[in-house]
Amino acid sequence: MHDWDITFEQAKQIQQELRDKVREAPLPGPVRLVAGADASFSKGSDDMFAAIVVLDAKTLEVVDVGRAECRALFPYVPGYLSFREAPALLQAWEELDVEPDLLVCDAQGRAHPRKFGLACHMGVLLDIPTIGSAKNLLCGEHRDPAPDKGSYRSIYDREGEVIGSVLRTRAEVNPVYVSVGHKITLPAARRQIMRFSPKYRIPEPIRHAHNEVNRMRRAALE
DNA sequence: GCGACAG
DNA sequence: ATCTTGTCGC
Repeated sequence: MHDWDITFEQAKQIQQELRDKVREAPLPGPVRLVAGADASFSKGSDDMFAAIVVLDAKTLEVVDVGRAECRALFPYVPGYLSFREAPALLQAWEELDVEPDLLVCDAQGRAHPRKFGLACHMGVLLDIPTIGSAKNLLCGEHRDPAPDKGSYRSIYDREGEVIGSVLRTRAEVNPVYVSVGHKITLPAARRQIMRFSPKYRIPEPIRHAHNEVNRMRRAALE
């Protein structure tokens, strides 16, 4: 595990070194427990609230929650989100009593300038399957998917390589940007995201994690 | 130099 | 990401 109190240049080097460890391969086994990760901050503060919420993949009921609160050591800079949020997310992961089969991150995976978004970073460090499911695009180009639930289009980088999918998790609403984090294929990632988005645009694991971190932050205001 | 830019 | 009330619509 590398340090987190680093410089901008060191962060870039770490991404370039770890990117080759990312494995885009079939899931090692069935997903029975799926986790969602998210972090929250107050307006001008670096006090960070992070949580990992674990759901039963079949019933989508919460079975465990890992929490962490600490000070972000890195600023938010597009392309370097993991250096701001991963420390707290990893700490929250350590608080879990169960072992999730998959982790869905509210960020990019391979759909990143250096093919190493937060989802990849978490996957490689924890050595588990991860998926990046973001609400906005960081980089790449794509055509808009049909308005139907489940429709999708590929996201391409400058070289024409597919780096992710724009997926319509709900009809008539904005899509989400899905990409491989680690130890999963893009088609499987899309399938899992659809499976965990039965009603809302945002996948259940992330939705729960988002609600949790906001509860934590509001409670901390006392 | 200009525009883009996860959370 | 966060700041913020009501409001339009299924």
